[in-house]
Amino acid sequence: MEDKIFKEFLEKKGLKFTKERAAVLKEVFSTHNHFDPDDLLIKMRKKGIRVSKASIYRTLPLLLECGLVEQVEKIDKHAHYEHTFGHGHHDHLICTKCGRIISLFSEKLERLQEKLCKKENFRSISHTLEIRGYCSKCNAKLK
Amino acid sequence: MEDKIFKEFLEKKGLKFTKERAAVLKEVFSTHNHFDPDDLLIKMRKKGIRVSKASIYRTLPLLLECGLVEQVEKIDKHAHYEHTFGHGHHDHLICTKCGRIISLFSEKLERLQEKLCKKENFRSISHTLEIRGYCSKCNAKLK
DNA sequence: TTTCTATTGCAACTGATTCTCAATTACAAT
DNA sequence: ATTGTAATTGAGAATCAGTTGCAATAGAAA
Ligand SMILES: [Mn+2]
Ligand SMILES: [Mn+2]
Ligand SMILES: [Zn+2]
Ligand SMILES: [Zn+2]
Repeated sequence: MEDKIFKEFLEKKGLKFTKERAAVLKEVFSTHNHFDPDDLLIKMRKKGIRVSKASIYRTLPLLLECGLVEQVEKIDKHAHYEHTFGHGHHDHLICTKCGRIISLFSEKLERLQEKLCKKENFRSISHTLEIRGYCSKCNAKLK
Repeated sequence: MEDKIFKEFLEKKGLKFTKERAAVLKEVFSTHNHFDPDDLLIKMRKKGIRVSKASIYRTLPLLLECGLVEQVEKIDKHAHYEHTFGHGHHDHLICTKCGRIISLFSEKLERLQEKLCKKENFRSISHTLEIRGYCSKCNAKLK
């Protein structure tokens, strides 16, 4: 469970599993969609959960660090995230027309990337692949 | 020549090839390294070229639009660019230790990505692949 | 020349993120 | 239960990249 993972991560760093951090975590895992810090704040406020903007901005890097959350879509001017626990790594197809985001995972692609890194003596830790273009619906409309 | 490309692009849009735009273009093509808008400004100031921050920020999107420049390294909080004319498309290996950036191009990788898009009925226009990790030198030091 | 539109620099502005700081809390040790 | 210590919090100020409004300027076309 993500609570346990986060809790243990915090303990290991001498940090506390406070109710604010718990609340942010819960909210982050309440949807499978991508989100940004402001989304989070607004949704929490709506639910009557009292948490400050600062706490959200302070909690997200912790969630990143312990691997429960990843940063995605560096297209916009602000950061977007998605929780990753319970999902494997995946890449994204981003429709620049309607904003739809399609997840993509290919073992073959991952292996090929790894092979190319080896050739350069590069030890890869993580990667981001974002393919921009038109989704099937938008593409159909354009014709 | 990039001047010609930019000039024709501007004309087509009813815009002018002013000396400021020409100066930004020249500076962008004066190095093969990645840069950010502030780099550009500082370098131009040093050379005594008078141009405003606003003009740089106004010119870069035009260079993007006509394909002479691409945005890279979506890691940092501010945008980074590289000129692409005279180079083909390529991806990046980024050493998170020393900051070294290694260009990578693989026909096979590109084809595979394309194939995966087809499977989703996605018409890809562009993509960014950034692999983060340790370069050979930094990796050696870690042992 | 007159008119028109695009362009410029500057400074003010914006919006996202980070920081500062005083007040609060958790919790381990008395 | 009380205290000491360090972590945490919210509020707002500060920062920083990027954008915008505007008055002055420059050119091209008429
Ligand atoms: Mn991948
Ligand atoms: Mn995703
Ligand atoms: Zn679409
Ligand atoms: Zn390195």
